[in-house]
Amino acid sequence: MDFKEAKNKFVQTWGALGSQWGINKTMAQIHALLMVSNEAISMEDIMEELQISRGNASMNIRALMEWGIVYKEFKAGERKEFYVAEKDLDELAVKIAKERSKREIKPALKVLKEVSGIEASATEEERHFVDQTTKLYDFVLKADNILEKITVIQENWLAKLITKIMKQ
Amino acid sequence: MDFKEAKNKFVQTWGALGSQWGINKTMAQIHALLMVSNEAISMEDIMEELQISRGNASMNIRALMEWGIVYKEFKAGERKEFYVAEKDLDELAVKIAKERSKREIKPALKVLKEVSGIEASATEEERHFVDQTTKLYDFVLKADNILEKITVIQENWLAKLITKIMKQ
DNA sequence: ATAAACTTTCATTTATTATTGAAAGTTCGA
DNA sequence: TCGAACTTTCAATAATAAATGAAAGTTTAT
Repeated sequence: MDFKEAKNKFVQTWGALGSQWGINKTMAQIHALLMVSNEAISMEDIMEELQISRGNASMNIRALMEWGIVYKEFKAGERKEFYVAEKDLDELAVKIAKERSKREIKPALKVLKEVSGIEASATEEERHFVDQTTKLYDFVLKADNILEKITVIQENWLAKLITKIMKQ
Repeated sequence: MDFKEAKNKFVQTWGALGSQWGINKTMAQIHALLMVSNEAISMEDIMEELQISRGNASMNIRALMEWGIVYKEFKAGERKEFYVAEKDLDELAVKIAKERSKREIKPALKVLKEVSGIEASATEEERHFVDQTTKLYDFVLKADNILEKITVIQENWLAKLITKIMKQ
């Protein structure tokens, strides 16, 4: 496998993985492309490399910037904009975790709090509902907290210690 | 909000959340329904409650069973099959984490290993590619290990200690 | 062995989501 | 302040994914 093949395989795989996780394919592919590029790339080049339209490129680059994992860059003497990806993987993980927490988990927690808080304990069925959604609320809250600390967990010395202990 | 409304809201929300995470809506809804039900439910009832077709119900229940988070149950004197969800949330998290690891992360790791292992260091571009995909491989591997231990992290005493320390 | 009760399959249809591309918008240099 | 160079928007279209439902398959009781 030569460089070109490898790069293409990586971009395709990252795109497929993205869709399985609810991120659109093109967005994941653009991100992949920028991740492995050693220099900023123009929209024109992204379109060319991924064979996508201008509109598609524009919208997905914007989405990546909203996630805070792709930045604009300007080159002296060039009018057009260039883009680079956040390359620090810890930083990337933090940003993705934060964004997903904000967009999906927080709203879900809100609903869980609402529905678990209803006044309903007449029947066994109702009691079970309240009990189970309450447990779910606690669980998701805990999971969300861990998500927020994901990088800390990965990086810090204490985590390494735990990993060691857990491997025993 | 009464019980019926609350239940409906929960099922809808869980379904929407599912699609954002790459799980089909109906599958997530069936799971939600079973999660908050205090007794096993027949396919007929699932179809009725969610207003879905027999085929849809059948396929999604099967998928949930393949994930190991829904089980068949038989009732004495009844011919039809009833279904219950895994209600222990820790167990649920472990099963989901394992399944996603197996289906998505492991294949991704395989590709990352492949593409980062190419013989390509002629140009700066190539060196950067190999470097970045190698880092990504290490990172995803670490994340996958953590995913495997997600419940341990949530439950055990050491994690509680860390949480405490990290909150400072 | 048969038929009723139930589940699964899968070709077709429907719904959802992503993509295109042309027009409108913006920015900047002369 | 014009127009070239570039980006964004969004209605229309295409691609993808999910749902339907009828027929085929399976199981069980008699």
